[in-house]
Amino acid sequence: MPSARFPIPQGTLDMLVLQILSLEAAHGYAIAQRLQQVSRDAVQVNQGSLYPALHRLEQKGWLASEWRQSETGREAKFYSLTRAGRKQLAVEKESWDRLTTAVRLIFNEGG
Amino acid sequence: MPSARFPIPQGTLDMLVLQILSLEAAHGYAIAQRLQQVSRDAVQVNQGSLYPALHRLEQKGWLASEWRQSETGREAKFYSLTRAGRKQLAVEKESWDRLTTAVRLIFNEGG
DNA sequence: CCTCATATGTCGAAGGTTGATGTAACGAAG
DNA sequence: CTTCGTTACATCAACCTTCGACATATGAGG
Repeated sequence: MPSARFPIPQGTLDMLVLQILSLEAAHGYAIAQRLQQVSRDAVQVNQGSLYPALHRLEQKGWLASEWRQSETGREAKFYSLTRAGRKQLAVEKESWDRLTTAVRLIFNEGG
Repeated sequence: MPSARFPIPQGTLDMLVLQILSLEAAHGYAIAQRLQQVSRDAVQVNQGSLYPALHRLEQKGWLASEWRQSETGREAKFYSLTRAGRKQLAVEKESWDRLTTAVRLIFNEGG
């Protein structure tokens, strides 16, 4: 069983979406599926979080969108990383690395 | 050059506070110092985040508090982990591990 | 005397996540 | 042909946390 889903800490979703889209353009629904699949159900994205996040990221210029046909033949809004988005992904990944390193230090201190 | 301080994702502070207190009781000011020192300035806790967090954790029964003299001779409120707090720390650490594992998977997928 | 470090606390603003709800089209099953 | 599950987008109020500023008070040292 997918064990308990834990809430995604604020801000983390943006980074994950950018990462997913760094491989190839995708529409919202597919992004959610991939996050869930790749993370083995550890990450489960609410639609109420995902779509606002996509709009947010697009408004900041990190994503571009375009209506195209999805694999199933229906219209879907495909998002792709802009150059600025690629830069932002690097920034957020570095922050993430710093945070996880810091947390590791705190947990290792004092055995 | 403590590099840029990044915001602590929601919920992470609680876990870090519990971890710090799992080693020994401490007052708020000392907790903030330790987080900063051990993380090498990567984690910097605002007072406006820390004190509400301590109250929150105490109200949930994960911390107990007691006024004692600090190392400097002044009165300070010392917090210690309760048994429930120890359990909660384990829960939050497991969530954290699952999250970081998931993020790693997402970043490693597709090179 | 004044300033810095210690030590606790509150407050409004800002921001993101949650869970519910709504829309709509398609395919398959009954 | 009707119903159900899946695809696919979107919005909303409630909730919670973090942030940054501000307030208060004591003690040590210049």
